[in-house]
Amino acid sequence: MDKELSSEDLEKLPERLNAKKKDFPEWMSQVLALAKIIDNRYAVKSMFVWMPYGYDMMLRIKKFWDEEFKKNGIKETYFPLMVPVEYAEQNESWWAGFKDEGFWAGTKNEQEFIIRPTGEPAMYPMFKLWIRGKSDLPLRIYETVFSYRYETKQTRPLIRDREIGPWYEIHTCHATKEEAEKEIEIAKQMNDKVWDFIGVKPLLVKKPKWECFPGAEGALEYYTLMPNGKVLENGSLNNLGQAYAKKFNIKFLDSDGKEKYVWQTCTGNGERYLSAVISQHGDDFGLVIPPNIAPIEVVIIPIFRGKNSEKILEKAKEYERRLKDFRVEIDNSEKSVGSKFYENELKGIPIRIELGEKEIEEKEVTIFLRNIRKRIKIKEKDIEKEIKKYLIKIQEEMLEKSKKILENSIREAKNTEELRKIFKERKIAKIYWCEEGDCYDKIKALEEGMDLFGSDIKESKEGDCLICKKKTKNKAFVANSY
RNA sequence: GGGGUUAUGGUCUAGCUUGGUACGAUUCGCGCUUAGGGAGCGCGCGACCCCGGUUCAAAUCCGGGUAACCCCA
Repeated sequence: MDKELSSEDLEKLPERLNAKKKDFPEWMSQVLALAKIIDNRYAVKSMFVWMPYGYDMMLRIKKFWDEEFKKNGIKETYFPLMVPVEYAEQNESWWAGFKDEGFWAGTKNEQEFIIRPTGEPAMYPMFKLWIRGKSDLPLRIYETVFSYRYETKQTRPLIRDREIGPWYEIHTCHATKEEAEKEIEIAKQMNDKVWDFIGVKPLLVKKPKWECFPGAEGALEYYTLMPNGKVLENGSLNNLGQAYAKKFNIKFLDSDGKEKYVWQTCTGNGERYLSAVISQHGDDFGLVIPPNIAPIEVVIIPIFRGKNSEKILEKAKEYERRLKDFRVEIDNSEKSVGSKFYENELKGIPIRIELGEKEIEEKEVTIFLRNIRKRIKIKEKDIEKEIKKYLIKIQEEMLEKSKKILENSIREAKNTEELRKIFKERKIAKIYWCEEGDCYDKIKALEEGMDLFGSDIKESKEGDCLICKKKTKNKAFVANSY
């Protein structure tokens, strides 16, 4: 993490990054530092500095979800960072889980607030004030914030942090259960769009009941596959039912004259989107950034020779003007050409234009496509059209690649032997599971680290539970999880 | 929760056994030369985690602290 680009690093870079499959945490740590996504040297454990290059990508993802939520009528808000203990205590099971994992704040002599570990205890007491009658519903808002948890497990940048974010939380309140269910469907559609936008295909599963908030109706959770075969929770869609409404006393007067508790949903995700992009698409040469979120889509490298530098630089500027619809940068620094090549590959810039004497003479443009690491030549006169075409193509190819990664990772297991084998191959096993806790525990006990992390959201043909042989239409996914 | 390892310029390191203020590389800055896959030379900036002890003298030995990393539950 705390390394900069030295020549020794450069020599070993392909080797180090080659560790992507062998030692994914090390690869991730190297690439985050070398490509200047974050700087982890900040002296508070598991809190780091977002560097401009990394934060730019993160904000492009945020901008996309902002627009998506706005289109769907969900309004952006902001709630305070400090949460009074009296708010937090209103939901005792939530409080039991978070009071030890909270950071506390207050005056020098007295700690009186908890720093937001999640949004609920800040938001829901206000919901109680805002909601009186049916006309106040539905309430549909979100905030994009950082949250704070004193994680005791091993922390990893962008995967498990003590300062978590930026992430959004959408919280909604509805008059009926059906409306809340529809809201989950909307949330799912919005999330799927974000995933497409960033070029990653996640796996959406239904969580076992006992892993949802106590009293909730249910939860869906996205998971993404990491190169070491572990799955990472990556965005949850919680149908809270009336569980929280009862704790926070959020009621409305219905048209039948009766007071009723509201039906709530909450969904959220954030920086883990970026960790999925980086880990799935990166390779031995560094990052591969999908054009949609790339801070620079096209880099132009002028290759000078002798006295012709002015002519070439002028041509580079001409290309920059012609490509003004894209995020273009000329790298005119005094580094050697090869060094620039390696650097912009490390940074994952989707397209590089190599511009030298040859290209000018031949009226051709040499472009290098980062995702497949191939050079091709295009006609200079078609440069705008061609660059646009290839950026779209790269974006599509990356999503396609991610879909294949997921497809190739899921294997059916009919018995515990097959399940063990798939687990050891670091793939995701798909099994019949009766949805009972006993069988769940037995499956998790089969191998160290084995986790049944959720069920297929679609029903399957009837089959036998892997453990108890009871008939079921439910299929579950099993893998090592973060 | 239990155990282990480490702490030296921005980064990576040598020195510690045997006490004498720190080797080297790289980054960064300046200059010149270079330029189609990690360029070269010269000059320059820059460090012993913190507190205490032993000693004429501590990066080095001793005690305590702090932090990070790794392994196991």
